[in-house]
Amino acid sequence: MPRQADHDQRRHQIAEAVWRLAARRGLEDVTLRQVAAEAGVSVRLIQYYFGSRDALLLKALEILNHDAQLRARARVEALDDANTPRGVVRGVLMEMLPMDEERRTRHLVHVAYFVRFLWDENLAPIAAEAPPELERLLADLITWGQREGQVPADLDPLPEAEILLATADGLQTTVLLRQRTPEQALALLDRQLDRLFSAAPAPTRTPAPTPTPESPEAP
Amino acid sequence: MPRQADHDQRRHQIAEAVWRLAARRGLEDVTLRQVAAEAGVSVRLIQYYFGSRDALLLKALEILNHDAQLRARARVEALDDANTPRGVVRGVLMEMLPMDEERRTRHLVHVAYFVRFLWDENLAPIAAEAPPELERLLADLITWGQREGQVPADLDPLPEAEILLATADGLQTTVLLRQRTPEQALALLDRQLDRLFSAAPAPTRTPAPTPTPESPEAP
DNA sequence: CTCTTATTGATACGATCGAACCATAACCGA
DNA sequence: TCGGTTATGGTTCGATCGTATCAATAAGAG
Repeated sequence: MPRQADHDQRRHQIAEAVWRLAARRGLEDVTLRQVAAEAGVSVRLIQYYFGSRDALLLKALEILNHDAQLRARARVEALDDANTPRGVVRGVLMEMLPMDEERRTRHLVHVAYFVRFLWDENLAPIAAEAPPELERLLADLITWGQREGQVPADLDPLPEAEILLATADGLQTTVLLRQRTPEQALALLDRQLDRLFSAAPAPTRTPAPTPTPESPEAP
Repeated sequence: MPRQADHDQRRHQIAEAVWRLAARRGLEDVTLRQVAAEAGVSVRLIQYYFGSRDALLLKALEILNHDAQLRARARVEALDDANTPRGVVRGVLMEMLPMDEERRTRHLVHVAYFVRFLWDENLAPIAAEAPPELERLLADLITWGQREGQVPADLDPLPEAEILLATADGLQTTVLLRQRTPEQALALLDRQLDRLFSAAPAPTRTPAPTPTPESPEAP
């Protein structure tokens, strides 16, 4: 077999160019020529690796999500308080916020694809899979918090998880529009978490929920 | 002066075509020819009324927002419980949810424009004005609720308003993606409102905040 | 009736799009 | 060394884009 290039690396390089263009100007500017220029390759190479433009958009999104999942998992596991329910919940929600350029680009790409999710049947399943997974994950973490006595036992974990996720998603929008800093959004999320993890942080099982008033926090 | 047409009506007709196309397929499909076909007019007419495509996109969005504000105000004022703080807050938040085709289209248009808000300096101010206004409005309503003794007095109205708005916005996303019905989203919002309006609904001033545990609710 | 002008329609032009085709350089097993 | 597969670049083609130009229509004032 003749000279072999690292296909995955090549594909990744081109996919990154797609992300940058989509985040900067929207899908309208993700043309084969622009992607080629941004990635520093020829148009022909993009066709060689991805085929059509539709396939490129699809693959670039798949690579983005795959990448994001790996990085997110690593970040959550590297948290200082990865052994407390609240710490992990906070870490997961922080992945919804554009805390750095990587996450900002990722979310902008998702916004750029958004309308397409609704009519492109190849893209639809990709958009559909993530949220239910995250809801279940958060619900499990809240249940863990209840077992640890940090979350009031009478709360329903799944709806609470759904609300947390929606709140983080809504905060994300404002951060992307630069109407809030990531830190301000995180402070609001912490306030919401204060309400959820309102029971006494007992080291042993304390099934008696003792509601405490939340502490005010500067936005 | 020769025959006169209703300019505003004409502009509105064309703007509606822009909205439908943007909501259906994204800004990529908002071409002059497509808009002309969708509105049932000629390309020349669009140029006559709006000039360039950029001006069309800008004007169509302005008309959308102007329309939306009128309709939203009318809907909120027509509410059954427009005389209670909670009722008005709920009404305002419902405007964030795609409760009908009109609001669904409106929010989809906003999503389609989203990335453009970040680099088109003509569009940026339009996106920037609405959220702070809504936050102040909701904060005032919460303060009203505190005066009525329905909202715990120790809560900070502005951050609470910000969280409510973010939650509604996040729920909106899932409804647009048809991962939730508007009714399910509204049920989650009501759960959040239960937590905020947790004091006794006293007809007279009851400044003593008595925290009560929230009642579970089916999603 | 007619003339003027607001309003609408059809067409043309240069640019750019996605896609396809052809050519060639790089590489490795034989 | 050589043959053939793999990887890359350059160019062309028809379609469609936004925009500009050229006409035609319709209606009210005189």
